[in-house]
Amino acid sequence: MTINLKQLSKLLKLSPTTVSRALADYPDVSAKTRARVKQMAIQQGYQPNPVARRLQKGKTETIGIVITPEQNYFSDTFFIDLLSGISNQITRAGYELILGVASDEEHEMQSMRRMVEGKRVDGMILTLIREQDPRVGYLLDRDFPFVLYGRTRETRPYAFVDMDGKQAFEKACTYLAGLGHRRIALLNGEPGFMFSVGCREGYESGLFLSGLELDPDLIREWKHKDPSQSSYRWTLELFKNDNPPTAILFQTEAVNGIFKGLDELNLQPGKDVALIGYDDLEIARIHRPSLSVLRPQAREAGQRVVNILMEVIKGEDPGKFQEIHQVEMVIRETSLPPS
Amino acid sequence: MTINLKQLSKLLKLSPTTVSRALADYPDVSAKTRARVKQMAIQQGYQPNPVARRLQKGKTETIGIVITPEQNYFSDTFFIDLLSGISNQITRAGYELILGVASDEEHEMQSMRRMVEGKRVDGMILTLIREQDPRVGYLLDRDFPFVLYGRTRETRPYAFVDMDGKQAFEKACTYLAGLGHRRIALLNGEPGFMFSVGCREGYESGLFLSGLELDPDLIREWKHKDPSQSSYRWTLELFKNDNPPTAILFQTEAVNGIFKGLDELNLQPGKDVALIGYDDLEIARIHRPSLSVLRPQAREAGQRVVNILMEVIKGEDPGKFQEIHQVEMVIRETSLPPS
DNA sequence: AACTTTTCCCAAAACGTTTTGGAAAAAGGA
DNA sequence: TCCTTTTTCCAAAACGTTTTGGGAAAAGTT
Repeated sequence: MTINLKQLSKLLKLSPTTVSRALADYPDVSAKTRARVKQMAIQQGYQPNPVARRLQKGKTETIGIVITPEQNYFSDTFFIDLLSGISNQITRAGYELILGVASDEEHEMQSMRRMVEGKRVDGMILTLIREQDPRVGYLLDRDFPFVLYGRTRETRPYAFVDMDGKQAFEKACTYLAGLGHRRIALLNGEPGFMFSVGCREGYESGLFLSGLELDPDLIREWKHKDPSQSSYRWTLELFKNDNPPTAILFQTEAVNGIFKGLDELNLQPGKDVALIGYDDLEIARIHRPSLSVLRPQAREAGQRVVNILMEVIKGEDPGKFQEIHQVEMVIRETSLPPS
Repeated sequence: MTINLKQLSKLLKLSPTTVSRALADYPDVSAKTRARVKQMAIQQGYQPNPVARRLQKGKTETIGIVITPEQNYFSDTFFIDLLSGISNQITRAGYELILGVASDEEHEMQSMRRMVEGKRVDGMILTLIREQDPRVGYLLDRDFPFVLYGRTRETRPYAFVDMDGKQAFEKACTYLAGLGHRRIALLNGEPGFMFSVGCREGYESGLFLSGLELDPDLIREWKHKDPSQSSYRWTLELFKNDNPPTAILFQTEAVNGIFKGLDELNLQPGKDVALIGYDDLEIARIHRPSLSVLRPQAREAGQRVVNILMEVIKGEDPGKFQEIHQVEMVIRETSLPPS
């Protein structure tokens, strides 16, 4: 069925060497035979056996990624968009993406070690980075190529692509303050994850720039998956306050709980309480009133991660590749001045 | 850093052949040297280069899967659970899982062809099967090993693992009828996907077994991603009916829209309208009132898919492997008799 | 014409395994 | 003791590429 190099070269009455070099556009094969070879290769549907080429090249042409169900990875389009950008760019480079699914932090490490120590990949992509992330130290220690989507606390240089969550929340916060809001609440993710840290920093900085006091009563942060927590309950709690918020910043995935809570309190989203979410999920557009959001460009980020990883694999200094992408603010119907 | 077979054999003063065979537990190497070899291998951290072994064995030891973002069916934990079962079982077999992310049906096929024709995988796993699914015919035509999670219209034998969606919906429907419900609605997915077809069949069969008439006014099916459709609107529509439903069957992902619709109509879920969803998503447990659901065992299904695929790759007849898994019904707070 | 350079091609080696087909050494049988 | 069988090991081939290191023929140069 599938033809290999030797058979193809026999068909062309050429050596395998010449055929290989013709297909790889080496200058030491004449234009005429190169054309002849290429035509025959197409006609015969020849594709070099990737396993053989990998052995010879000493590369796996493979990138690894490990995901965990911890975070509702597929619930929103964000992660799948990121993955889509990664996958497409990897394919374009002729590489493969191998996937590990780990049930917890320990298996996450185990899955990565299998890829790295088993010589199964040329590089790793890490997502959902924690403030203290043992994966980063592990890879740095053995000088193995990798790129983070996100950042971590680590003094040695490493490559990353990250969203400027801090700047985004700062922008959203000052925007709301500019509209006249004085009581702005934050419903944040788990502070162990770096993206939550950025959100919090941006929020605090936004308050400061707007001359507002930080009130701990207006902040809720997810703690080690305590199931009793929910954006719904947090919303109810916030408005038990003597001096309740007139605006809330949050991760868009929390939107349903917030809407439900507001509904129960007979508060109209957008009108009585301004809302801005982080991530432009489908629900944000569909909802009435539609949700104002901060919109990170996931696909583009995924593509950048791959391009950078290819450079690092080539031997470029990872420290050169540290990208922080701006996050767009999309004003829809839930970001009005206080009534 | 990493040692290879030749170096290891030199260390042991043995031939590479013997070392290789010792590690593979061939009987023609003495127990003593086998033990010596294994100990040294562990001490030196030797792991056979997977690329080299693949070339020699003529197998990629790799399984492919292609996912598409369009499917909101992949919401929440269900798909990640399936993928988790698949990934773990593949790892246990010493194989890799390579992932393609395609933006639409055409790229889905393209990504699969690259894997198959590029000799990049030994077998494919297909999910989200359509009623007419060109992928199945393609793979059957070239006799390439694959297993479906789901089923399709195809006369030739093929291997699959599927949930008995029909039986599940029949069970839910007769259960509701047994409680006294006479007007049971169905909010269904896109009928082009086989799982929706099963749900519909089960629904109709359940009505029939309970002696109830089928009323087309009580049925809504998603049509080619018309964005104006939503479970929220459908819910409002259903209750404009002169003779509105007292119970609704649906895919759990639609639950938010339904709750919102009911809320707007001042109907209490569970009390005024019974609800049973398909898939035990987190939201179903967390919600108050908690949602009664049909619970497919995604992880187990994923593991079976892989085990079967391994058999098919070995040359077993795919027709022998056709599994339909029962779906458990979990009664929570939203399946009371009509008031 | 004689030498040099350029063009075009190829044989052999290498990548790191596993498998094939013995062969030497040890053990068993008479 | 001599022959047969079993045990234990190994050299060489194979998997399908790409790269290395030429080498012969053609084209320039003087």
